[in-house]
Amino acid sequence: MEIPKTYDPISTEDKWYSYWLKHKFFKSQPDGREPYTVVIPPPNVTGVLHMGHMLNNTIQDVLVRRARMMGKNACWVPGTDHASIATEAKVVAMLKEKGVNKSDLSREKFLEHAWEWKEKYGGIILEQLKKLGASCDWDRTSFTMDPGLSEAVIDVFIDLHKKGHIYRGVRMVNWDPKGLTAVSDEEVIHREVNSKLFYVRYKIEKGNSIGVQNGSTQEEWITIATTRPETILGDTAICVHPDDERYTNLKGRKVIVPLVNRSVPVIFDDYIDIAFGTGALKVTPAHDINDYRLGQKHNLEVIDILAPDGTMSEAAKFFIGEDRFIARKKIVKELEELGLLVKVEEIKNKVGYSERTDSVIEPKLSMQWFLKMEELSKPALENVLNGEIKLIPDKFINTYKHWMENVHDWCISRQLWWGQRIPAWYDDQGNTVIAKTREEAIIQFKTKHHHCNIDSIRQDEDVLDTWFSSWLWPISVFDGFRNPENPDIKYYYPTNDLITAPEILFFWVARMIIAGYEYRGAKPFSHVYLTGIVRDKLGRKMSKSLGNSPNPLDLIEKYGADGVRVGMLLSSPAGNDLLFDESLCEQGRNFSNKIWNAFRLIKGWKTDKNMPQSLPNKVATEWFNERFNEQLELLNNHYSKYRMSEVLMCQYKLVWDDFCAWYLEMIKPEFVDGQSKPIDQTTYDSTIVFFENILKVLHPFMPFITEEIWHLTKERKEMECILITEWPQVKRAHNERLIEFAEISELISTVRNVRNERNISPKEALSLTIRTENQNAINSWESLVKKLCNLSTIEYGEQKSKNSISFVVKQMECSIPFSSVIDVKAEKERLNKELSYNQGFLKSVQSKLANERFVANAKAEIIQMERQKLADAEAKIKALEEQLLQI
RNA sequence: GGGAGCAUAGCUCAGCUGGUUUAGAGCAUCUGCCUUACAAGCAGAGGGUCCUUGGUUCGAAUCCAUGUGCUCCCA
Repeated sequence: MEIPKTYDPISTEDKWYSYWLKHKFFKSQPDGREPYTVVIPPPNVTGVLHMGHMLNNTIQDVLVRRARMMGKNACWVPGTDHASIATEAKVVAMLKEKGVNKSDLSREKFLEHAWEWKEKYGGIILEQLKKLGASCDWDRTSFTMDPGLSEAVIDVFIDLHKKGHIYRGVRMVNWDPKGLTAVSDEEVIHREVNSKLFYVRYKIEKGNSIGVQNGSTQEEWITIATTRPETILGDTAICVHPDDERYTNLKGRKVIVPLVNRSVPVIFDDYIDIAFGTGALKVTPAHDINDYRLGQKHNLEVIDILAPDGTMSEAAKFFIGEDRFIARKKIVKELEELGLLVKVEEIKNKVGYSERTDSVIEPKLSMQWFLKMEELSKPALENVLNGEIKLIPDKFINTYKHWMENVHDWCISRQLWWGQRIPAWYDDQGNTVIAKTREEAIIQFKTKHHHCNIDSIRQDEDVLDTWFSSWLWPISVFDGFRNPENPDIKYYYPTNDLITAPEILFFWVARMIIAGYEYRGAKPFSHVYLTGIVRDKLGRKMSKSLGNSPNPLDLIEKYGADGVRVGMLLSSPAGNDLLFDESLCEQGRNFSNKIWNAFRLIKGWKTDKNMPQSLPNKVATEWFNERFNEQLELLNNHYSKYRMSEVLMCQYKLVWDDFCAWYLEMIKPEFVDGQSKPIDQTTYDSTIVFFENILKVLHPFMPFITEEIWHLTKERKEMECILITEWPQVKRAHNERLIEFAEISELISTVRNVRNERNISPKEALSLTIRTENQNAINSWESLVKKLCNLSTIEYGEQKSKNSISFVVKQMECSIPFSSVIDVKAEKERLNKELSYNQGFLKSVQSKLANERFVANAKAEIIQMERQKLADAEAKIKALEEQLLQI
């Protein structure tokens, strides 16, 4: 059988993924085993796979696959959320292309189109996850608007309302003029932008105060500064600081708002920052949260000059129907013409943008539904602080604490159709009831409000925030609301690990914890692993508009899913951003190829059952066995701390350096007369076991190639797949091989270096003389040293030839004789350099030991170690000096 | 404006309870090799003021303080 020289992922990946699916290996049902549960952070149903998903889902798959191999009943629940704003925007755009306006459609008709769209395009992302190798239980795929999950949302709303946590009221909300809906505080992204600060003067009304100064003929003005001059049309006061001496004469005075010529009062409040602008603030209670508070405090009129779509409303009186940014330009021009524009400054300020539509958010007063957070969030805070739920890395605890302690009420209504419709019902008398169905609402109206007119009953037009679905996810995917005692929820909840991005710590994670304690009395998960943000190598966040994000599917095609998975995790410490570079995937692909070639080598060997195992092969297998177990222990430990890149790096070095570069080279049969000699059966069998163990350990990171090779090494039964094999047990033999190897490998490297520095061909055999007091330790490795350094002989004792290169490795004084004349001067230089390094080192140790306070205070084993260092250094110096004399 | 975090090799990062030789890894770089598994490879090498300045300590990359520079979160 001819095995290709390079590994070809394309031909294996689809094959194995469908094989796994066919045999239902990802499927999970409650049973007697310990569960290991992960719910996917549901991607947006309109979304396509991006690099953030790749990182996030690779980590999930690694954890899930390992748990499965550890004998746990692993269940990874996939799904999507309905993303009301994004999806509705997509559907509206699609309809527009067909020449249909949303406003021309009934709610029912629109939803029909939306569902149709969802069935057709929604969930592409889940198909893409399969390419990555995600081992989700696809039979459990959920969608936040599935009937069961939707019912849970409505029930929760009704329940929270009943408990008094939900209220309706007019508040200043974040209005998205493009999405035509309110959004929550968390959906507003504040960005620093270059803005203009306009200084505008308002005329002060004459003579309505006792303290009029400067006579009555002179005009008086007050100058304010604003970044949003169009809101001048909604001004209902000017506010200054009571201590500001510039304005004390304005007590009781009124000013004229430009253009609209409205007379408004000057109010005094210490909220004002005297140093900012002119120290005088125009107050627009309808369009700024702080102005709104001032308005309430000082009883100001509220004039809403903006229509929902961000154009100027009737109330503005000017520029009606024009977009707010056009209106801004026009009003500036007009103010300038009227001589009211004093100056314009360039400034940087923060502007809020909509998370979903990227339009500039307008603070706007409107009637919305809110969830009170203060009471509900208490257990959620407590159980993160006391470690019941662990955040990884734990630096996020601070951020979490800060948010939870300053939590605002959550605006949960959205002025959209795509989502769960709020179960609130109104009659024409202004009465409200909360009910699941119209029938129930009618009953409630009849009992509570006898006089109501049943025909007038209308359901609230708005839907609930998508996060009001997602926060129930770990419970609702197991139907834990409608059937709180069902076997699934009892078995899988609380889930184990949640892997997500820090950006949604508040949006989602905190709220899931809240819901978990409110509805199950228990945490939704034990660990929250927060990934970093994937950036390009210049540190810029990957985004569509920058075009700096590679297409994950192209990467998979180019480097294989395994290669990309390795690339993603090579440098990805929890919570730290990942500077992604395609070369990481290349490294991943090269790693696949390395494994592949190790397989090719082993596969090509012929065994001889009658051949006894040689000593070097015995030593090599003993060493590698010990090495593997040492590293297995180490990487298990990394796993327990969720140090994914360290797990990977540990495996990478285990395979590449220990297994391929050292072990296989040690046992590789000689090649004579165009063919390889056979290998003894014992060594071969051990090697297969080692290789299988390596494949197992690699499987969570590289599921495809490991499955492929697993089936090529041996004839396997149909269900005998690597993904359900047992994770190797640590079995340390506690022999001396690792310690011996540390010395031997250094010896080998040094000999190779001697060869390399002098340009001696690897084909030319050398001989080596070693003087050591511990010859026994080397004895068993002797043949291996000869093999790996290409030595003809190793002799013990004094060096015989003057014409030789000398060096010291640990306690071994070595020399290699040469037939040609060596460069004495260069050799002396080299030895002197090493000598002076060791002398310097010796000095530092000596001064430490000479320090009485060190000897008095340091722990015994530390002092012992220093003494050892001293002895080692002294011996080495002595040997080097002798060698120098001999040259 | 309030809060948090980070700073170690050219790059990305380890360095956990202060002591494991005068600091490690991977990548990149350099040198020599197409050596019958792998050039997507092999062998080897070079590369550091552990951000600054103080302090604690017998001993500091590690603990504390100050400054500087970046990043993030909240308003």
